[in-house]
Amino acid sequence: MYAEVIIDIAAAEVDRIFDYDCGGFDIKRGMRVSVPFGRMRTEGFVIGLKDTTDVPPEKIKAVSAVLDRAPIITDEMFDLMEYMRRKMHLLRVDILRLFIPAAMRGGRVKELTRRLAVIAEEYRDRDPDEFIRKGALAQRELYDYLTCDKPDGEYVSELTKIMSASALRNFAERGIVRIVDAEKRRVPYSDLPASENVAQIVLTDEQKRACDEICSSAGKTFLLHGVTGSGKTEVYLRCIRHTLDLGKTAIMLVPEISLTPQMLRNFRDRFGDEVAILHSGLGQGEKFDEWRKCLTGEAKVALGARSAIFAPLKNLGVIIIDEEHDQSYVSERKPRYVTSAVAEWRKTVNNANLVLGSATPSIETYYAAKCGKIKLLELTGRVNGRPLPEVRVVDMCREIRRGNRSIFSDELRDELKKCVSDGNQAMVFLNRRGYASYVMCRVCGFVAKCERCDVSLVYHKEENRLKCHYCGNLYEPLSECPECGSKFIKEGYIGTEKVAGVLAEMFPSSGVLRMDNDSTRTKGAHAKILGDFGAKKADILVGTQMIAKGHDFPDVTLVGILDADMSLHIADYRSVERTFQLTTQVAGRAGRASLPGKVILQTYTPHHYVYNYVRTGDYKGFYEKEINLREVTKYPPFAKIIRVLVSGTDDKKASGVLKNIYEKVGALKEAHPEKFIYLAYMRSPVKKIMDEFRMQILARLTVDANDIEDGIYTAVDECKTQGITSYAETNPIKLS
DNA sequence: AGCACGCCGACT
DNA sequence: GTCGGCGTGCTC
Repeated sequence: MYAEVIIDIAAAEVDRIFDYDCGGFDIKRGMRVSVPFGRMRTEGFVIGLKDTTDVPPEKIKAVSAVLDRAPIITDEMFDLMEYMRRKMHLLRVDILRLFIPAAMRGGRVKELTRRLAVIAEEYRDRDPDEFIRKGALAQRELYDYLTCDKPDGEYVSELTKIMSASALRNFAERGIVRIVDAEKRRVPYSDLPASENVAQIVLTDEQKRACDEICSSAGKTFLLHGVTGSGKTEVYLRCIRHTLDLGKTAIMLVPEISLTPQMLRNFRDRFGDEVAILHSGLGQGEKFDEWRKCLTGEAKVALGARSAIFAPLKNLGVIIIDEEHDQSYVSERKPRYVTSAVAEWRKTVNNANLVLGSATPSIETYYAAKCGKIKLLELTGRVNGRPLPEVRVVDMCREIRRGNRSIFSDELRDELKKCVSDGNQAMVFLNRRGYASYVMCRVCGFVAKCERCDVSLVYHKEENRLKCHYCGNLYEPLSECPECGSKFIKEGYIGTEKVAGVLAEMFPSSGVLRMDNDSTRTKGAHAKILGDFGAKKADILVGTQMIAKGHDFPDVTLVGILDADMSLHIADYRSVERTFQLTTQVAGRAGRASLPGKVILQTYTPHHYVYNYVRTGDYKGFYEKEINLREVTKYPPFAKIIRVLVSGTDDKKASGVLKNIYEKVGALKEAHPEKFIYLAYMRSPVKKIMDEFRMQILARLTVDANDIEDGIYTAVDECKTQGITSYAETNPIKLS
C-alpha cells in the first residue's frame, strides 16, 4: 500500500504529491504522518492511498509514524482543497494548514486523545488533611481546585499551566488523582434545554417571514438586509435552532471585532455545549479543543471569525455571514481567500442555506439580490420601534470661513458639552490613528518619510516618535527641518491621539477613552476599553473604525464623525461605498436604548451625494445611485478587476517578472480583445514597503471572462521567481 | 524548508 | 593551493 502525501512545507516546489510506502501502518486518508524527506523528517498529510506507484522503487521511502488515530481532514475538506487550488491558485499545504488549528502541527499535540485528571472516587469526599501533609500548599491547592472547581476533571495540559505539575504527579502516583482518556469523557447534556426560557422574544412579522423563508429552503443564498437594531441576530439564532432540530449543523461568521462577550453568551445560552467558538483570541489549546468538538460532532454550531468557515462540521444546514460587507472577510495575508466564495462552495455541496446579513450590504451583493441570483429578505423596522438617529451634516469649510479653525464644529462642541452635562455618553469617530499624519517643513516643504517604505511618517505623541504605519519603524521627532534647518515644522492631519488629548482638555472632569490600533496593542486591551466605557468610567470614547461595529452602549446619545471625507477621496471604485458603510455604521451607535440619538457628521464636501443618503439612512437610494455609476463606468459588478502585485528588494528583477507576466497577459488580450476593458502596468501607489519595491498590473475584464481571469492567475504562477513575491487577486479590497 | 552540489574570489 | 560565498536543484 502506498500513501499519497502532501509535505507540510510551504514552498511551491514541494507542493506535489509524494508517494510513501505505508510500512505496515493502518493509514487512512485525512491522517497526518511523519515521513523522511530528503535528509530531514517532516510531517505530511495523507490525501490518498493506492496499491501501485509510478515512482521507481529505489526512491520510495516508508512512512515512519502515524500522527493521528483517525482522519482529521474530511472528504468534504479535500474537495474544498481541490476547489481552492483551482480557483484561487493556492498551495495545497497552505489550504490544509487553514483547515487545522496551529496546535496540531509540529508535534505540539502529541497524542490525539488528551489526558484528563479527575479526583479518584475514594478520595472525593474525604478530609484532605488525612492524606495531604500540612505544608504541602501546592497539593492542597490542586485538591481544592479539582474537587470544587472541576469536579468533572480537567485536561492535564490545562491543569499544569495553573497548578504544580509535581503535585499532580504525586497525586497520580498515590492514586488520589486518576488520569483518564479524554475521549471517553461524556458531555454533560443535562443542563442544555434549561436556558430556553431565558427570553421568549416575540418576533416581528418581518423577522418571522425571514425565518420562515430560510427555514423552508435548502441550498439557497439569502441577503438579510436590515438596519442596526432590526433584530438580525434573532433571525440567525432561530435559523440555527431550526437547523439543529433537523439534525444538521451550522456555521456563523462575524467580524472578529463583533465577537463580544455578549455575543458569546447569546450563543452559549441558546446552544450550550453544542457551540464551538473559533477565533484568534483563543489560546492554542482552547482553539484545539473547540475545533475537535466540531470534528467529533460534539459541537453542532461553529461561531467565529473568517477562518471558522473551515470548521470541520459534517452535514451543514446553514452558514451565516453577519456584516457581510465587512472587509475582514477577505484575508490579506499569505493564503488569500475570499470567505464568501468558500461559504458558497460549502453551501452548494451540503445543500445548505447561506445567509448574508448586513445593514449596508456591499453593492455587489445587493445587485445579486436585485437580479434574483440570491433571495432578498428585508427587515425595515427597528425592533423597539425607535427611529434612526438624526444625522446632521456640518460643512467644515464654512466653519473655517467663520473663523473656527479647531477640529470641532461649533455644533459638535455644543452638543458634546450638552451630552456630557446631561450625564450621557458620546463617541467620536476619526479613521486616522496617531497624533499628526505627517510632519512637514513650512519653509522648504520637506516631509518626513520612512527609510524602508514609500510613505510619510506619523507623529505619535505618547511615544514621542515618528512612526511608519506600514513597517512600524520608529524615528526621532523633528525639532528642525533636516533639509533647510528651519524650525517651522507643521503638523498635518490630526489623528485619534490628538483628538483624545483635545477632548481631555475640553472635558477635564469626564474621562476620555481612546480605542485604535495603538491603544489595543496588548491582549485584552480591547475588552478593557469597551468594558470601561460600558461601565461609564468615561463619558467620551474616541476611536477609529474599531468603534464602529457591533457594540451596544445604551447611554450613547451623540456620535461625532470627524473628517468623514477621509475614505471618500481614496482613488478606488469602492471609496464612496465604503464611506457610506462606515458612516452609517458609526451613526448606528447613537441612541440604541431609551434615549434618542444624534449624529454630527463633519465634512469638507457637504454636498457630496453620499451624505444625503447617510443623512436619511437611505440604503436603497444610495444603491440606485451607485449601481448606475458602476454600470456606466464599467466597474464591479459589471466588470471584474484583476490586480497582479509583484514585489521584491531587487527593483530590476521585480520589474522583469512584472514584464514577463504582462507579456503573457498581453497575449491573452491579443487573443480575446473583447474581454478586456482596461489593461495597464504601473508602480503600485505605495512604491516601496519594507525595502521591497512594488509594482502592479491592473486588468478590468468583462464579467464573463472567467477563462481570462484564470489565465492571468496561471501567468503569475508561471513567472514565480526566487526572491520575488507575486500574486493575483480579483476585485481587490485595497489598491495600495 | 533544508541541504548538497558547484563554480569563482581572498586567505594560511 | 584551500576555504567559503550563495545560486540552482532535489527531496517519494
